[in-house]
Amino acid sequence: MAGQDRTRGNAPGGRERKPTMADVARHVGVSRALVSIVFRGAEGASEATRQRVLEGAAALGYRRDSLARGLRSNRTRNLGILFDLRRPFEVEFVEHTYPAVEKYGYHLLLGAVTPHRNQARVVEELLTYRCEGLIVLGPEPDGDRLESIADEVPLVEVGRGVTPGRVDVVRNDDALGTRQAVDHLVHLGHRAIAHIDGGTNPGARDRRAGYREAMTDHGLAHEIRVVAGGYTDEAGATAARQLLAEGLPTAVITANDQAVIGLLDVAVRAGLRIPEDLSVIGYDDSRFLRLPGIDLTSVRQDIPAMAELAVQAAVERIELPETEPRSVALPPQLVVRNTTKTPKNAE
Amino acid sequence: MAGQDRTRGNAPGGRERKPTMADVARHVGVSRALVSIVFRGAEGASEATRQRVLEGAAALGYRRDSLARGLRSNRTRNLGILFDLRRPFEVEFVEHTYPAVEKYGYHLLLGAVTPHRNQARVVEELLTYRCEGLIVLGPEPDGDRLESIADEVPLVEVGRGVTPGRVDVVRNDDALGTRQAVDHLVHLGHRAIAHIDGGTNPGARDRRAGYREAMTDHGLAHEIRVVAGGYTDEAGATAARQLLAEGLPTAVITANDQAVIGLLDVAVRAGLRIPEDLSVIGYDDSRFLRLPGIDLTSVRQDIPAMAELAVQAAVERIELPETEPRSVALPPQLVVRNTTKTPKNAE
DNA sequence: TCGAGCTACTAGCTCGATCTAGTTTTGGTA
DNA sequence: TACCAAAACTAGATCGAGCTAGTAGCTCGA
Repeated sequence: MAGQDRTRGNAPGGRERKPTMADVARHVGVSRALVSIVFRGAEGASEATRQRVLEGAAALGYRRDSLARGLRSNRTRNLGILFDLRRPFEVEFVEHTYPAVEKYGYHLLLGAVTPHRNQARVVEELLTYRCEGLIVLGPEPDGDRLESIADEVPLVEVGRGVTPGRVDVVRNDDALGTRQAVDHLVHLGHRAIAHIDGGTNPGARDRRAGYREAMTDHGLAHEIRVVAGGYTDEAGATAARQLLAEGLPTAVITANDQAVIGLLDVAVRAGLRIPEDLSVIGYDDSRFLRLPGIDLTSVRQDIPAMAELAVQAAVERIELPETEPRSVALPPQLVVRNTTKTPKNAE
Repeated sequence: MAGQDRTRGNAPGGRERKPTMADVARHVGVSRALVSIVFRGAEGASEATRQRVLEGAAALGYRRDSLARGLRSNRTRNLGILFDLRRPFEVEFVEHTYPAVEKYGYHLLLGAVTPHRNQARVVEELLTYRCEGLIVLGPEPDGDRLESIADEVPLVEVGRGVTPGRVDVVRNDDALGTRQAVDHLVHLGHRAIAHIDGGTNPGARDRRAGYREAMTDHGLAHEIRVVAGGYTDEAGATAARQLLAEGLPTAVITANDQAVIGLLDVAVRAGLRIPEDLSVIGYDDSRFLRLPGIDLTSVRQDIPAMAELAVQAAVERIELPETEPRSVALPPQLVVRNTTKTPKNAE
């Protein structure tokens, strides 16, 4: 028995060579093709053989090779998602993307944008893994041209649309969000309502516009006050310092929750009480963002619904390339907690 | 010229079939093998041809197929990392893992553990992508047996070692961390120092032990007070309520920063001032965790160094399977800010 | 007894890049 | 000019699973 020598290349790390379908087939006594049939769940195998194959595979510790599979079938069923690990909103979005992706029988590949890996770089990486579709959270408009990518693979932009053409866009109605915030504050009796904006961040332009329009509609055009901000606590802090220096409003709407941290940091150190001295409304209602002693009033985006829509759009575009891309904007909802209150000066 | 019909299978999503090395070779007028040589950076191609090939590839929009590559070479150079998207420490760790991984010429595949995807599931997924090594942040000890995985692929556990045998472990010296915290507080004059522990979370046992030992060494064995906690703000809040009900210490050391949020939440609502009424020390010094009006004293782990060591261990075990696994514990460092102060009752 | 119509199964080409074992070209030297 | 080694390049097998086209064996009806 000149033992069939299995001592092959055995690349680094290959402890014992992984078993293949051929190994399973030999072990069970059937053809390779049949093993393939069983693992694909295709028809053409009797129930008895199916069981024997599965048992044999389990005994050998066989695992289907996704590389070979993807190569031959020319499908990976991979969906890539680009996001920033530091943004609570995006992280929450990613978590809710998993169930949607599974529902359609795809796999989710995470592409993390970090200070050292920009969007273009991450896209390139995900395409190397042959993702069949990409979901981009908070796409960056300048420089990184996603247009050329959209030719290669279906693209879904979340938060805002930056790429003209064949791209799906899933976002929330940002203008409506800040409008709700203004409505609520005006209803409480506020007039001096400032907005710490989000600069060029995703959704920020519309949030700014919604604020402006709502103020105007309430006859408070002369009270409009937009302070340059951003989506970080530093930006919120800087804007807060500016407000303190130039004179406080009775209420502030920030462009996102993260900026609230900086705002509160400055406010607390300045001896202000929230909401007695200042009402505050954030945006995103981040679940992971807890502020000690404070329950933040914030505008909530329907993340699970958005995730589902984004995946659905990508899958649809993958499987029916001819259909037209859509753009949807879900209505957000103001969640009132206790950082908003009738202002002191109101009688 | 019966136009060579390129209208192949064109799976769903395949807009225009992706160009292959054969296409590039034909376009440039060389053999497939040579194109391969150029893209691998192997020697055996003249500088002139190398340029022509690269230009031709760029013109066609050619991208190397990682599936075919991995299949044939039996190497993917993928490293998988398991982590929890919600844990700031682990997220920060992941960010620092990228540069290390690149340095060794590998790719990082993120495996996110979420409430709906447990560790075992994520491991399975990463192995499907043929990761050659796995880095597990905060490995779960019970149930999910990683032992069997360690036979298939090199395993590095970060935070604590839970799997006996051929596994590398990279962690910080947790006992030393809480010891430093106790030392600092005792030095300030505290005696009634409580510890809100981390339950069964990674590192929590050693942090608890370090606290106990340090207290004993300072002759404060009778002051030892460990309250059941966890790594979440809820756990911190619950423990804080218990402390309030049973009588406050003058200082509290939590098992991680996240728990501090809950602790402060309860403390602030109870009208306590920090650090005047209560000194607080956290663990991890999370960069992304900012508390308004508060600069938290915390124990910092050297994340970049740990990430580098983890990757190095994985790569070493992949490329030199025979070397013995190691276990290292880096010294943490207490970062003193302003949540600690001499207690009021001290003269 | 034949063959039609099944089900259960198999042979062997294929996906795209890698890699071994060659072959041709080049350039330098006797 | 002849020769040789090195450099530049190529043919073709190969990785593991998927898939098409086909065969073997069975049942059933006429």
